[in-house]
Amino acid sequence: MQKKVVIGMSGGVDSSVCACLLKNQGYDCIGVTMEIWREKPVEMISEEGGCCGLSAVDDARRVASKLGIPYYVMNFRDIFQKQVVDYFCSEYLNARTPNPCIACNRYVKWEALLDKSISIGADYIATGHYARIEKLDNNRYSIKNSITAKKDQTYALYNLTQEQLSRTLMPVGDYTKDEIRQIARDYELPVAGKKDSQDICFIPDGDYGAFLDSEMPGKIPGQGNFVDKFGNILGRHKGITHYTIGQRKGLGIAMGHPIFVSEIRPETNEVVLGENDDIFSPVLYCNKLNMMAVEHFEDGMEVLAKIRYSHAGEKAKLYNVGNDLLRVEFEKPVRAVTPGQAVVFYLGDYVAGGGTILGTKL
RNA sequence: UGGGCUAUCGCCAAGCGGUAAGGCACAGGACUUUGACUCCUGCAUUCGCUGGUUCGAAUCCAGUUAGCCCAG
Repeated sequence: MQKKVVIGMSGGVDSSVCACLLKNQGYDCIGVTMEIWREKPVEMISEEGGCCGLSAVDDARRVASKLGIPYYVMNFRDIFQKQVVDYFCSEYLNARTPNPCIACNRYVKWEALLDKSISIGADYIATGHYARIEKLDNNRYSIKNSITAKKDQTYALYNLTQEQLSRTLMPVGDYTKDEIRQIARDYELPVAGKKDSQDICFIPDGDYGAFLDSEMPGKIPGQGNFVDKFGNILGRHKGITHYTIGQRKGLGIAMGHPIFVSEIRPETNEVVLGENDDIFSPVLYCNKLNMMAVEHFEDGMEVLAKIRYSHAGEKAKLYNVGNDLLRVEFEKPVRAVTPGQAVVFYLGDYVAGGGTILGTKL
């Protein structure tokens, strides 16, 4: 009996080749494009080893047709609104900086899509990520970056559950980008290399300040003071939702040398500015933990920790300081620990797990 | 009202007779599956104003305006 797999198709090269590979491997394939945003995109957005792609339905449909597999467009707008957009907005109101891609991956691309796929009889879902899922000796699933991938795509996937991983296929992770492109050409898939997707997919113009305002009219905190660490007033800010830890641009304050956001205080509506040296920390606390390669984080466990998607990572030790609460001690101080962002732990090539950053203090 | 000092890009600031440094801010671009960071490029035909001296002045002189300081 053929295993049935639902492929999340964005219309880009990677997910298209993903479908192609699985078809050739003998799976019973179904192509699905997830509609997540309320408006129809004006132009088709494709992916290059990237994320969403608002829909690009036409491209995906053509690929599915070419491959001769069934294709559906499914509506995930409600779950996306709740799990991604609403979360995104409320985090900003709490002076935190969310990572919507991580939430989208876990709750929309995986949880919702997997549920729906199982309900139509599928055994797996598949995506075009350049990453590999492996079952380890301890019977746990973990994920590691494709050796040849220039970019790390594992950071945004750290929050997937064991159940989700056990039912996910990422065939693209066994190839290089060039090989994937070649396969696309060999099979004459009607997708060409397009520009990478970027920015928050549901805020195409990148103006998230205006977006928050339109999502939550009247709820966005107004202007307040920029202060230094001694409390001296340095100027006025546009509202705390416009800032994040470590930010330099857009402050509009000329101190003669670069200054950065070092702290955001929602209770007093203040944004604290400081020197570059002020935003390094040797420690952070995180919660909402997700375990991947390991069942528990042992005290003193040594890992490589990434505190943002583009972070090279820093050696760190983990300590449990409460239920679902971890202290991460870095070998060298890290720059701009930002509440709301994810910290992801690596053991060798594998994702050990991760959590959501609370801050540098409890 | 006397005396002194200072006036150069949004902010700070070089310049001291030879044809406007630099930093910050800002704008645009690159990078980027989030926000940031980082990198690249751009940014005063003009030096408070008006005259004068000079081949030539932001730089010297005179007057004028504004701000600051000290006397009253």
